[in-house]
Amino acid sequence: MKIDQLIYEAALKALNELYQFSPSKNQIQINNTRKDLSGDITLVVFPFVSVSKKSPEKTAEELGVFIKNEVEYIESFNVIKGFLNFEINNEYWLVNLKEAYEKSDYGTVPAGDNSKLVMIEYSSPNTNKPLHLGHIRNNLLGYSIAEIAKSNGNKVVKTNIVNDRGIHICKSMYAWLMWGNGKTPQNSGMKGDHLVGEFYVEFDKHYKEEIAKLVENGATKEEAEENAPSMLAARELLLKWEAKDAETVELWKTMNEWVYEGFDKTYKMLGVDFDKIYYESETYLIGKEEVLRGVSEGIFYQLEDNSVWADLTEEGLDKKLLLRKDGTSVYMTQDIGTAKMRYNDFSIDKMVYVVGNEQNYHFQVLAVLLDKLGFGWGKDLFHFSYGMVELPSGKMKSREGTVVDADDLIDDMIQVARDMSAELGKLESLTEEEAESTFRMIALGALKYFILKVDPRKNMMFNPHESIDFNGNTGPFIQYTYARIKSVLRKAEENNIKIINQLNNVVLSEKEKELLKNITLFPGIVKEAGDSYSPAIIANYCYDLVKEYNQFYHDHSILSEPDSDQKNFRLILSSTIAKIVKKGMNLLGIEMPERM
RNA sequence: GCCUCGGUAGCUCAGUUGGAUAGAGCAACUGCCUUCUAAGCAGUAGGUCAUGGGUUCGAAUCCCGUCCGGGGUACCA
Repeated sequence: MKIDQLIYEAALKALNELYQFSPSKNQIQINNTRKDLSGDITLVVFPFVSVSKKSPEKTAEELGVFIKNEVEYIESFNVIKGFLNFEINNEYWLVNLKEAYEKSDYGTVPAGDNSKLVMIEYSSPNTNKPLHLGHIRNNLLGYSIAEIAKSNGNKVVKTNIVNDRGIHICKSMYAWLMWGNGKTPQNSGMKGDHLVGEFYVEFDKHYKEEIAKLVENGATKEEAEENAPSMLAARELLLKWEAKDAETVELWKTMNEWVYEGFDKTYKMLGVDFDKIYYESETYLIGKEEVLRGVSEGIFYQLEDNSVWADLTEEGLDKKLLLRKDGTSVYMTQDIGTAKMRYNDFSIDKMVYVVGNEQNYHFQVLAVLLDKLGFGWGKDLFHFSYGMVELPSGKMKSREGTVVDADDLIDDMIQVARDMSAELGKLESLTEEEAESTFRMIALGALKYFILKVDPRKNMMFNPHESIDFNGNTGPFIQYTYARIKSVLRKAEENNIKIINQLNNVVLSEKEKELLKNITLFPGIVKEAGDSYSPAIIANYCYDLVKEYNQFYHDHSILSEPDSDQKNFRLILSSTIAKIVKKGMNLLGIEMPERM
């Protein structure tokens, strides 16, 4: 059992017997002791002075004597003001180290028959342009919380809803028809998503020119936007598509295929994947049916112009449009359809949507609407909301071309890893193939760690130059320390030094005890699958652990120590730290190179 | 206007259910390659935790006000 739990129970008993007091759970505060004071675990006694009717020091003293008697792992205690500091004996930390060293699934809970099924939606791209930095944050967060949910004993289905229909793709289609000259990924060598994105930009260029011309001839801005020839043509394509016009559907399919091929490459490079992909073109009609059912059951209402609305003023929200006056569906309608389809396909216990925080209101409304429509799971949906990625130059706006393209960014990072490595003379003993694979791991480690280490809820600043830094609190620093530990273990093996799975006569330094303590604090298990902090907590934990290890062991040569229990202990400690760090980083989707 | 999220070192970020003297990295400066791999280590300097009140033994953390910023706010997704 964990030491804080043991102390908690002893404290409960002590308060009961000494002061006839039964505290509530959060009245007993057990923390780690400040690093510069002696002791390991601290019980805060201020909340009990009113029941002990004694000074904080005296109360702490009495509780200390009692609790020390109860818990065998307590070596001693000291009192500073109202803080009761316990020193835990070495045996406890070593028992924990042994467990962490031996157990292959240390820090995780395997899924079993009673596991909950968690569906996690992430990525959810539009098919009219390539992925950019904002999508990268989404994909990394989605993949990471899926991994964390898995390691917490859940069954996980990763899903992606592809926004494959609508006016945006029609714009690219129209531009390709007009100015494409038959250009394809095959004949141009371009990645499919980039090619389609190019025509989306092309459309916008012509559209803006047409608006300018119309305004010059006396139209208002609104009229011009409505009546520009390009826009009219795109709308017509959308109508044709909805009417299942063969030629239009064929073009739509072809261009979407180009995009999917491109996306697949990017997903693969990022190391993310999906168990089930939904397409909006297959779900929006279901949503429409559900909304119309709502109208007939009196849950929603229809105006004279035929538009359909939900009145959510009782829930403290506004009125929400569900179908336009021309009967076409909106974003919300589609999400209702997608939700229904998913729950038909899987017995989902918990639904998590990884979507940006600009849609907080959308998901608040979606939860209420699903509930009103009689879906029991509606109000329990979890919106994993994350902040925007900002650039030093300002906001990313795809139409203004101020986006950081995902593929370009990854390529750049790999090139920097390559250059750095050559400069430092690293990886020269590896084959070219092995080295390339390592560069990829380092580059993606840097990118992923940079994004995941910050609290997902906050907007983050992405400075391309700083992100490529491999020093300090970065992925490569953690990978580097890992690789060094691996190197020690390899050398130990080469020199025929066997690690004995026993820990006797070990003398612990303060630093080593600190490391042991941290091993027991691995945060890989969280209470909620959708815990919005967890990737960042794990990232910062790995950094702290590795930094402490580096600081201590930099000046201590393990291998040149004489064979002894102490050497054996240090090898076990190093090996365990490597194992835990690897596990933590893998939960972030970061691979760990054996050498670098 | 209303709703909502945020403001911590020059910059990027940590900071556990309220706990003891607020922590890292980057940038700047100073040392260290005979060490397990210098993608490293050690050190110096850098703070009115936006601001004013409140709650209490104790507040960066909880409550209220103000200022600044992001996002949303009925026919974009």
